[in-house]
Amino acid sequence: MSSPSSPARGRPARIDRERTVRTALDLLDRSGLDALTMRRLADAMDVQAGALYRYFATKQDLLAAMAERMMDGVVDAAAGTCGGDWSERLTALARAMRAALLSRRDGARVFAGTHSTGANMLGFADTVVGVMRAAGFPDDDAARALYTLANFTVGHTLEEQAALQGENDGPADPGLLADAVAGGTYAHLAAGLPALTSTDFTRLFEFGLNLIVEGLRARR
Amino acid sequence: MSSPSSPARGRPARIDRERTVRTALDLLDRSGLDALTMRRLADAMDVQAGALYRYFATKQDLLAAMAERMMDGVVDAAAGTCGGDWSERLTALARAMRAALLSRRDGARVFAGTHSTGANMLGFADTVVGVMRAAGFPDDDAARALYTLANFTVGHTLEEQAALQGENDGPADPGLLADAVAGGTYAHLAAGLPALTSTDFTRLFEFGLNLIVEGLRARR
DNA sequence: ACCTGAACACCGTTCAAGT
DNA sequence: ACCTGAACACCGTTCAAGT
Repeated sequence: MSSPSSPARGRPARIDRERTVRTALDLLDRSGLDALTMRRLADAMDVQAGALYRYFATKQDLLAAMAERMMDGVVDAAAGTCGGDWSERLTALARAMRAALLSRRDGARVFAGTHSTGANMLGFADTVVGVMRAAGFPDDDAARALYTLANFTVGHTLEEQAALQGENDGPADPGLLADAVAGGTYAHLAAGLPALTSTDFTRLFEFGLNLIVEGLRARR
Repeated sequence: MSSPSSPARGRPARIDRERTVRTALDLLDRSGLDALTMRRLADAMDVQAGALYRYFATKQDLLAAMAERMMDGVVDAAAGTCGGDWSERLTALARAMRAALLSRRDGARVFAGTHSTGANMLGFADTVVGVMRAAGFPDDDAARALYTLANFTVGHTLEEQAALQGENDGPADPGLLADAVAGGTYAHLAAGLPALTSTDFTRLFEFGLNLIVEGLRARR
């Protein structure tokens, strides 16, 4: 079918999409997204940068394949925790997605910057919409709930991973916010400062996720 | 106070933060984030790229200033639509934030990639938390609701602007999804296809926003 | 068929030196 | 004090040529 593969004619390939994506995800975990360049990835595979373009049309294409692979096993992980009603299953799916993004350095940034239509992504979407439909929601609401859940999860995890990295670069975040708040106005921020600067991101995620699920319950 | 400003000694400055941010936002609207380079921005200001580093420590610093400026007027715009109870005011604030991000090309990407603690950002946060506290929510919930609202809005608008751009690059999105769905599995996606591929992003945003607000109402 | 080598057209950032 | 000029250390991507 495709150019690189099929009846082994000519030289055997030294790299392929599968191994390249694996190596790229390893490099991502070690060095972060900003350090993930086509040249460094090629280096890690003992190949020249240009060789990668026989398997990925662009760097974006590679990043999409990485995002697709990050979603591997998300539906199964959520199914393991299921057994409950629609709201518990939806909650489990969103938690599994956040966990998948968190499991790799800059996972949310990779995911947010790409738009894969691979089997893992479609399988996740199909499962979420399926749970909603089985619960009796109209098809339109099921589709829109998928986007709400996914967009919230990506938005939250983007923030969470940015905060985690900012921590390692020196604790600028709590200090900056506290200083700005201390300096006069922003009475409400001052009151909410403990929760505002909390690093319990799981609790923050659960709060938002619960709002969305309860919003759905009210609509049902 | 700071190095570039104060008693006009030596050469008068040909550029400053204010004009640089304005020019950068213009360039963003014309060419998009990927084309916004320090060199091109310097060109647009008839200056060498290195000169920008007297006003912004890094490109990230410039992007944060751009994000902060994008939030200018958001609280006022929401106040104009206010007059209602806490849920209407929260809704107006979230809508105003989405509108601000949508008003510039790649606005959500600029915003998501930065973490400003400027007056516009803090003012927005303070207003949201203030609305929640005035409605009788505990301080913790008020702070967490701010993050839920902001993270959902950023996540949604990121998706929305990516879809709008994908449209201009050729309508790949509906075709790809439809093809994948047509090919066998994914029965639930097939059922939800109309809503899944809809380009009515305002309706999609309102759906998610309503879920969050109703979730808050249920918790109150 | 698969990969190398080398190039093209760029980047962000720094800093001595000019004015 | 403010900016230029030039460099440093890179980028993503392309493509003729080798094997």
